[in-house]
Amino acid sequence: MALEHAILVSLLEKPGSGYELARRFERSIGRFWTATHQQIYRVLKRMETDGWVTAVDVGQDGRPDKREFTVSPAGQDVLTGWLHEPVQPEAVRHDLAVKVRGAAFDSAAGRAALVDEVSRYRAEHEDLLTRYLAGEKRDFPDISTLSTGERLQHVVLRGGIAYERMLLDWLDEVLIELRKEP
Amino acid sequence: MALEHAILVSLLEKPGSGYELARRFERSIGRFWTATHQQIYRVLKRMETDGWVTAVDVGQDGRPDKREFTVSPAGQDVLTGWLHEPVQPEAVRHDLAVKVRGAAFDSAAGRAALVDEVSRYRAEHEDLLTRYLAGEKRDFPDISTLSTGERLQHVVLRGGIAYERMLLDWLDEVLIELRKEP
DNA sequence: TCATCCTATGCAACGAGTTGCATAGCAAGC
DNA sequence: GCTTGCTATGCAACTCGTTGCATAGGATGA
Repeated sequence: MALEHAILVSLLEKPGSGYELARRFERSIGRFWTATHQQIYRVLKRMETDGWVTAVDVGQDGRPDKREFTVSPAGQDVLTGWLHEPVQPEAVRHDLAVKVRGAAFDSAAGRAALVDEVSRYRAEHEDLLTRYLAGEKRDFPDISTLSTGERLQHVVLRGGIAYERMLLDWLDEVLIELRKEP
Repeated sequence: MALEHAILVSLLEKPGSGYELARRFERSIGRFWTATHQQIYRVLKRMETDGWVTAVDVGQDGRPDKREFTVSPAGQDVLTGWLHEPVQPEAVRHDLAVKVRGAAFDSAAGRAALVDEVSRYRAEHEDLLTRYLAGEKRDFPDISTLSTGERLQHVVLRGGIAYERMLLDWLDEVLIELRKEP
């Protein structure tokens, strides 16, 4: 388990509230680690009692107050300890691949419906790729002037881009197969 | 949730026991849906009481008896119903990407250790790719003579192969970044 | 013969993830 | 004035996933 660690990394990059973290998980971090706001609030509470993070109340005008979290030295130690542990094999839950194999046991009409659904899914990921590329242009306009942290964030984004490109190519293959008459 | 559906697909492709299913999840299906034997036995039990699958005891010589499961018509209906639902966005839990961004907050020695760990991880996935390619050669030697089901299984395997190739290329980029002096 | 490994099934406990709901302040538009 | 929507935090209940353990027959080899 490592939602804690993903939160520590995110807070080290920039301190923030539970709500802000949830936003970051929706956007950039969610590429490689998903979490809902409930999970995040629950884990943050535990991390605070364990002394991994500290919170300060921040008043905002035009908005409700928030509790901004910062990583403590103890939290830093926890993170570096985890960094030195072996990398866990990634957990995969890929709905679509199951459905593609399942399509063999569906009617011709059902397979046609799946073609539509895969096309929709493909369009979604084409959008996502466009957004990643726009984000890359916006956040990393000049690669030669990046700090270490920025270079590492950039290479992770490049991973997301490579994944989406691979996925789109594969979905094209899938569509070809699904459209073939049995 | 859809472990049920992955099991239905696997049993439709070939009836089998809980143990055999666990083996398949370790090997081919685990590429896109992971499950342990405990999960599988628990879900199989529920599926049996719900009438989605039926079991027969099969005596084997030289081995303990097993309970072989087959998909019932009701189970077929459940599967096709699910096939026509929208594809869920895939859940990602990618440890390594978190660590790469976390490396910005580690010492130079810690980053060096991460380089070793990423190299080990890369070697594992190189092995995996080799096994996928061997499996492709073994199971799909002649693409022109495949049935619908086999063609769909093949395109899913091609997805696994494409993923591993993408991953290896990305890991090379990651190693280059991690090796740069800060 | 004894230890070890593989097939085969399963329970129990705990931790993680999901879903639905609740509250509350403020902003914007009808 | 009212609804809608966004920021911000949180509880409760439930399901799913993980880990450790237990049992039991047969195969293999030291």
